[in-house]
Formats: sequence, structure tokens, C-alpha cells
Amino acid sequence: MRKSRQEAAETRQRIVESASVRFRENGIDATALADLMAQAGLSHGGFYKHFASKEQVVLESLELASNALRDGMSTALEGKGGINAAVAAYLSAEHRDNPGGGCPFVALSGELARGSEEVRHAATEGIERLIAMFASEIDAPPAAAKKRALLMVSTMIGALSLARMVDDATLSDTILREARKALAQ
Amino acid sequence: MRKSRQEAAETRQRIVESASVRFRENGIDATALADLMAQAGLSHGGFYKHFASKEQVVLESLELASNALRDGMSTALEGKGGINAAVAAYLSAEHRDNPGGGCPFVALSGELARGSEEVRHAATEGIERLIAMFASEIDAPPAAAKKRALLMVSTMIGALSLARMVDDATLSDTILREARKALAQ
DNA sequence: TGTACATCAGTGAACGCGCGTTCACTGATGTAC
DNA sequence: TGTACATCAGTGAACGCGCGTTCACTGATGTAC
Repeated sequence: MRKSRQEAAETRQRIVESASVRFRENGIDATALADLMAQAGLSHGGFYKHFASKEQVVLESLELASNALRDGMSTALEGKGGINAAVAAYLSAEHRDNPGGGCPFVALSGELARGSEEVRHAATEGIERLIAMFASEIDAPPAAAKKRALLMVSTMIGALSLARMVDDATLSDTILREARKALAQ
Repeated sequence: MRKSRQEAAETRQRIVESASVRFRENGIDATALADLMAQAGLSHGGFYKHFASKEQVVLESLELASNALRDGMSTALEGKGGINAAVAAYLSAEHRDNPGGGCPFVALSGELARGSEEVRHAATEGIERLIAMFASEIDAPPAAAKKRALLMVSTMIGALSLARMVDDATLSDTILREARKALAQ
């Protein structure tokens, strides 16, 4: 049953991808390794042929999700909509309703804050890069731009958190809309 | 070993209190019933003499934490510092470093968003009341005051979430400070 | 290029453990008369 | 007020289950010559 190196590398990538989705959808603790192996089309015993522990796939899938978030924001930022388009994409009903493909810092904030040193470090790096990306698009001296970006990201993350917790669709939409309006340049 | 009705009521209260702290500290899933019963000075078998399920103590402890948060904010709001004092208390290093006694909507945001209908409803009620409390202190027509309060709470929750995830103390402090400055009246 | 052997990706069963929940039991409290 | 009985808060062991992790095994791939 041995697979070629390329196939094995593809399998590994598939596991990380399904992990990054399932973790954001259900939480890290609440996602079993057997679940994400099944999602990747494998039986659960093979997990340890690719990873030393659950912690390791958590780290890699967090990095993947964090990169994907920045890629998405970057695409919006570089289009003609600029910051407003990126904010609108982040604070959209679509993002709210699809946590599995969205911001890991909202979907997993509690678990990341309580995570291991390595997990918190990976989270910090992703957050710093996200902030730097927004800061680079703000027309102000670097220090001021970073502070403004810090605040933008705080409001975006808080608004999305609230919009997901609330079970009242109208209130949830209003939270997103008000945050979008407040952050419009 | 039967206890008097008053003692039993006090025991029940103690369980809810220890649950509300442990859930915010460690997360709901990651907190075992045996843990919070031990915290309340009891063996775990007695849990079901007071509650039908873990879900029930989750609901009651969420309500307790939500009320306690509003009481704290209300005390600050009614002092001479007004909104600025309430915001400063929420966005303080002390709050950041003591999740067990703090805002449940930050400590548990992911788990609440993924929770049962009842859990999400309890969360929504707590959030709406918190927003209404801030709105009532804002000098503007009700609809505008509510929108402004919505935005304030979004920024507060997002900033505290970020400040807790980040492992860089300077960055964490800066996030809190910038949010405080931005929300100053 | 062919051949013989070593490697290792993936399978499926098993492991030990901690969890939520249940249960028989104890003995102090509550109730009926 | 006293007495006899019913109730039930709390204990500690047990339950079934799902989890992360390990393991023996298979057979295709990789390597050495």
C-alpha cells in the first residue's frame, strides 16, 4: 500500500486542509483526528505517518488558515476597492456564515488564547502580518498607520465575533453594517 | 447526609459560580464536571441532584457571568468616570489577565457561536443588554445611540480577544490602549 | 536495465484514559399524625 | 410536642463511549548493485 512521495505529500496537504476547515467549523478540541482523516478520505490510523501529534496539525492548519485569510484580504486590497473592499469582504454575511473558510482568529479565539506557547506564537505572527498588511494600505506615517490598523482589526474581529454569537439575524446584520460604516475611509 | 433546603440552595449556587469561572478560564468543552464539583468542594456524583445536564449549568453560569459583567460595567458607568471609566475597566490589563472573572463573550465566543439554540439565545440576551446599557449612557437619539453602542462593544470585544491571543506583551498593551483612545468620548 | 531487498504510506484493531451520566447506598432533614 | 416514616443531598463506584495514540500487518515504491 505504500504511496509515492508525491502522493504522500498530497495526502499530507489534504489532511492539513481538512483540519484547517474542521477546526474553524467545530473548534479544535471538538474535532477528532478520525473526523479530519475521514474528511481527507483516509482511515485514522495513518495520521501519525504524517504528524507527530494533534498539536502539530493544529499549528500547520492555523498557519494555512492565516495565510489564506491574508491572501483573501490582499486580493481585495489590491483591487480598485482598496481597504473598503477588504473590510466589506471580512464583514460580510458570507464570511459570518462560513467560519470553516474564514478568519481563524475569530473562530478559534478562545482556544488560541488558551493554547500552547507554540500555538499562541503562530497566532501572534498571523495577527501581526494581518495588521501590517492593512497598515501598509493606510496613508499615514508608519507608526500612526499601524495604530489605525490595530484598531481596524480589533473592530473587525469583534464585530464578526458578535455577529456569529447573536441568534437574531437583524441584529447580526446591523452589527456588520455599522462596523463597515465606521471603518469606511 | 441529606442537607437542609438552604444548604442545598447554597451548594447549587456554589456550583454555578465555580462553573462560570472554570468555563471562562478553560473553555466549556475542556472543563469536566468533576473539576467544577471539586472546585465547589463536592464529589462529582452529586452534580445531577442539582442539574439535569452539563448544558443546564452552562446556561445558568453564562447568565451569571453575563449579569456580573453588566454589574461591573454599570458600577463604572454610574461613577464620575462614566463611559470612559467603563471602557477603561473592560480594556484593562487586569481584565485581559483574568478571563475567569471577565467577559464571557470573549472567553467563550467560539463555543457560544457553535452552541445549542438555548446557549445562543442566552448569549444574545446578554449581548443585547450590554449594548443597551452602553446606549443608555450615550447622548444621542435612541437609534443612533444604539448603533454607536454596537460599534463600541464590537471594538471592545475584538480588542480584548486580540490582546489575549497575542503573546507579545507590548503589542497586547498597545492594542488595549489604542482601543481605549479610540472609544474615549 | 534487472533484480533483490528495504522502506514506508495506509489499514484496521487495540490500548489506556477521561468524560458525562447512572446507580445503590447513607443518614440527616422534612412531613404526617 | 413526639414519634415514625418518607425524602433526598451527597458519596463513591461503575457504565459506556469517544478520544489520542500505538501497533502489527500489507504491498507498492524506492534503492543498491
